Amino acid sequence: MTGGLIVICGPTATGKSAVAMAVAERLGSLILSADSRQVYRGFDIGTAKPSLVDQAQVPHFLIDICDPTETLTVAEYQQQAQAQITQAHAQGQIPLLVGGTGLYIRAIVEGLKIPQVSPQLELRSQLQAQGQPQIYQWLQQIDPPSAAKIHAHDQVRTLRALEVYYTTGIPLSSQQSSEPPTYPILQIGLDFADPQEQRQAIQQRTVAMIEQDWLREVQTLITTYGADLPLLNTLGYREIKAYLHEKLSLEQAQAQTITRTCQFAKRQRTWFKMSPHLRWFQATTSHLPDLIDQIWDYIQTQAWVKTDKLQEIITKT
RNA sequence: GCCGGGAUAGCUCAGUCGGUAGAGCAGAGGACUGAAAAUCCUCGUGUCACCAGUUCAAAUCUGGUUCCUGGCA
Repeated sequence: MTGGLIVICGPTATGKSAVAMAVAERLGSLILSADSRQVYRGFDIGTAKPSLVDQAQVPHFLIDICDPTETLTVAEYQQQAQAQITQAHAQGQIPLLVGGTGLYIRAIVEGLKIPQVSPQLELRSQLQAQGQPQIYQWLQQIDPPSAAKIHAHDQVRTLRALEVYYTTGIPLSSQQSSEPPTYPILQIGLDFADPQEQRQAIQQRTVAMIEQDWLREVQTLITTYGADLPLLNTLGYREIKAYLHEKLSLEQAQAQTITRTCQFAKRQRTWFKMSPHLRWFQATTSHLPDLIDQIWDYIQTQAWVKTDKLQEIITKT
């Protein structure tokens, strides 16, 4: 049996990374980050990027792979992740795909076939200048199925659908498909039972980030790339920036970050709830070793999770 | 103590000529195929501070009570 993939996903601050570290160590495997912000260099504290110590302990990939001035797209992420998975398989390993960016995980797990049209900023801004009502109307004429799926106010998706049509002459709706990988996939979701617990975890983590000199990290990003860097609209970074520019007090910035992170967690939950083959585990802040054991036991129920390395460990003990 | 301003949804506040109330934020739910920590959609009954009066009808007018707030002492 070759290959296989273990996915660990769920809302933010549920302990995905800690669980993944433990599982990867026991499996002698590696971690592929599925996080749309950890891919950027310099965005460390606010993205809860695995520490250098953690990265030395277990190999991590798809972290720090691009510059904050660039934009990594889902399709690019997908290509890189698939290449990493292939490579891991060649080495007889079962990689762990870990993160909270639902679309990235779906791109891998369902093998989304994303239309081969790269973003065209000039075209987008030209279209944008026409106004949303106008371009949505064009979409309705060109690609009714897409228009039916996309809300009239959703400019991001309207632009994309038009962009694909104008560059290929084929409607987006007839270019979207998926082809799931042939290797087995085990999907594990982590979530708190009680929303209050989730909130508390987010609160604690936000405070901890600020104690770890998050303000300085944001200041450095502003000095290096300028305050207009689009990525500085990222959750938390936007609020810290507002504080540094004296638009908010530190307490306000912190409170808003917590609120926005809770809102984000809800969106993540909504996304992952729709995943069909996902086995949920209850996140915990106090019984992490128990949780890891539980998950480990579950992983071992899968016949295909028998790497050479694991066999070695089993025979040794 | 005196003179103003205020008290309406968890919070900030609208409410025109009296006809029993509505926005933003928060909250809840949802969507999502090269921007996804982004983007977008749906969901609003609350002793209109309290008591009395005028009126067919009071959040709205009148008087009083309580509490907040600005100014002058």
